[in-house]
Formats: sequence, C-alpha cells, structure tokens
Amino acid sequence: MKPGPRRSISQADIVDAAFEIFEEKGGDAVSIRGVAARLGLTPTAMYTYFTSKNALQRAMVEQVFSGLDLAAASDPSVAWRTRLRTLAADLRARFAEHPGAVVLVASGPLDGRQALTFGETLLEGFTSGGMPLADAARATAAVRAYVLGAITLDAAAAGADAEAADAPSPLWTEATQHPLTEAAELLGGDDAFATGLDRLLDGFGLPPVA
Amino acid sequence: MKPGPRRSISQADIVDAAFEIFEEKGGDAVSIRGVAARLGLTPTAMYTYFTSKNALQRAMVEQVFSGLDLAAASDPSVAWRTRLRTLAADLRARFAEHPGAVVLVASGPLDGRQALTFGETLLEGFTSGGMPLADAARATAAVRAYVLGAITLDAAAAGADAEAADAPSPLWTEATQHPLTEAAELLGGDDAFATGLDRLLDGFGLPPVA
DNA sequence: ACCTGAACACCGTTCAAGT
DNA sequence: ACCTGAACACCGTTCAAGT
Repeated sequence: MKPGPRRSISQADIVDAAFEIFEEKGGDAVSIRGVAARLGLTPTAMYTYFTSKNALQRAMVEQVFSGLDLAAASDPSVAWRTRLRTLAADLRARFAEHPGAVVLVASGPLDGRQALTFGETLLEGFTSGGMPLADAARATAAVRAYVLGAITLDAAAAGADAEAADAPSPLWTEATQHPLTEAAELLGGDDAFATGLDRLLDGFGLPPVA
Repeated sequence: MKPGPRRSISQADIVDAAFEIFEEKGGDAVSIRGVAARLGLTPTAMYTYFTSKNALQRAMVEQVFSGLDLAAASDPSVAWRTRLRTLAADLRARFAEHPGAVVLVASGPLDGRQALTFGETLLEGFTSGGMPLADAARATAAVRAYVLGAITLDAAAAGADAEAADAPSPLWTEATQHPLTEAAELLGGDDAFATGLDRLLDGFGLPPVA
C-alpha cells in the first residue's frame, strides 16, 4: 500500500488537513508540524507551500469566505436587502461551522481575494439602488463591522459554553450586579442577528422589503 | 539595590508586564515564560497568579475595558445617544492603543466583570429612554457587535500596514478586480465608525441629538 | 503560601544537503 | 523543484521539593 514516489500535494489539501485538526483538537492545536504529519510530510516541506504559519491561517480564512454564493448575492432580480440578509446569514453559518476560525480573521488583514470580492459585492449592492458611492462605502463598512462583530461574539460565547461544560459547577453564584443583563437573557431573541442587520439597513435608508 | 526577600507581586503587575511585552514585540511574543522573566520570576511561579495563559489573556482584555468611564456613560443629564457615542469612541481608542489585543477578545468569552458592566450600561441607557427591554436587548447586542467588529477590522488593517512596511513593494500590481472598492477608498471617510453607529441607532429609533 | 529546578512534550523556522 | 535531517531557540504546563 506504500505509494510510489510522492508526486506532490496541493495547497488546498493542506488547508483541508488544517481544518480537520482544527475540528478535532481546537484552534490552538493547529501547527505546521501537526499538519505536516497528517499529510505524511516533513515540517520543512510545508514551507514549500506556505511561507509561514500566518500564511496558512490566512488561506484558511479565505476558504471560509470562498463558500459564499456571491453570484446569488449579485442577482438583480431579487431585492438587495433580501440578498444581503441571505449573504450575511450564510457567512455567519459558515463561521459557525468552523468555531474558532474567527480568531484568524482578527489576526490578519482581510485582504484575500474572496474577502475583497465580498466587500465589492456589498458596494455593488448598495450603489445598485441608487445610493451614492460615498454612502455605499460607509454602509459597506458598517455591515462588514456588524457581521464580523456578531460572528465574533457568537464564537466567543460558543467557546465559553464548551469550557463551562467541563468546569466544576459552582455551588453558589454571586448575586448578580447586572439585573438588566439577566432579565434580557430570559427574553431569548434568536433573531437578534437578523434584527440588528435590518435596523442597520433601515438607518442607511435601504427600502424595506415585503 | 537588590531587594530584600521578595514579598510578592500583584496580578495587575503581571498584566502590566504582559502589555509591555505586547507593545514591544507583538502579541505572539507574550509568553508565560517571557512575562515571568521580566518580573524576575520563574515560569512556574506564574501559575500562582493565573491558572493558565488563557486566564492571563482574559485579564488583559478586562484591563482594556476597565479604563472606560462608565460613570460618565450613565450620567442621565446628557442625551443617551451622546453618551453612547463617547463610550464607543473611547472603547475604540483604548483598543487602538493596544493593537493586537483585539484577538484576545475573540479568543474567549467576554464575561469579565468590566465587560459585563459595559453591556449592562448599554441596556440601562436604551431602556432609560423608554425602550422596552426586549428591544433594548437587541439594540445592545447590535451595538456590541458593531463596535467590536469595527475595532477588529481596524486592528486587522493596522497589522496589514505594519507588515506592508517591511515587505518588498511589488514592481507591478494586478489590475484590480474590484473597481468600486478602489473608488470607495479614495473617498476616505475617517468618520465611518461614528456614521455607522449613528445609522444603527437611527434604525433602532433612538432620537437624534442636536 | 509562594517559589525553584528539572522535566515532558511540544512549537516555528532555518540551513545544508540530497534526488 | 521538492523534499529530508538535524539543529536553534523557544513554548505551556506539571511535579516534586524547598522555605
């Protein structure tokens, strides 16, 4: 079963292997050495494909963005607000599948091809409704910030839950100093992400949709 | 000048030392061993103060939040929108002082005392204007997401600039596939952060301010 | 209680050398 | 061009032992 002389391996194979380790053992466990071992390579060989660990991490971020259906987001036969809702929800869902990958976004510039095209799609959508470019730029920046921030808070909370699961549960809890926060939590609000986005779009004067 | 038998060191001293290394050598260079060395301690002694590196990182996040003037943000004699603008700008400024600390926010739950009080202050502000708690909860979540996301994008961009400075400048650049993005960048828009926040608040029906 | 010393099981990255 | 082996300078964390 021993393979013949190894031909090669693609950058995509490496990114996939990295995500596998990510899912199995968490984000901190993704190492050049570990990924190399999984692929039957020497750590040194990895530097043939990526110049550094950071470069690999940025490729991972790109892969998350690359799953977005940007074609659908550009379809002018659907109201822009509707398309944007879908696009934002998709991005959120993709990061929810890779909890922990959010940290990678914060650790480097969002300047990959896919990430840039994502921004371009937003600008195109806003201007297509007649919004001046300067305003569309602000709307795009705001939407990017809102979506990324919401995703980050999701991931941070998911990490908290994971930790709490194997932590000893306290026998008593401090009387809360945050009564409103506690009351608000009981209200649930699963649609908070969508609602916030819609309010933001309202603020930018985007017409409502049926 | 040799000190007498070492009495001890506070958790705050350790957090300060960690930030010093952060500023000097970047976020990746902050290590338990490095912080210990700076304080004249053995790495093992660090575990007397923090149970893990993660615990230290969360304390660093708390320290960034602890500089906020939450008292001013609760002053009812000023319009809530005005107070919120100031609070958001302050938080952004504090993270701009510690570029790279943003990653730490994403790497764990935002459940420190200061961070929770920050959220409580937002809820209080929104409800004080007569907004129902359920709506205030959504507005709070949206503002937290927007501010955190904007700060994250700031930090990521700052990291990009820092890298670009010592990278070889390319002799030629690919023709851009993103004409709108390029055109939008020329428009600048230094007030994008404030504008986006105001539009978000507009969307949530917060009354405008003089 | 607080600290040290030694050790375990890892890291990212570089460099000379092989084919 | 792509890969290996050996090495450098580090990591976080644990454990037994000292005072």
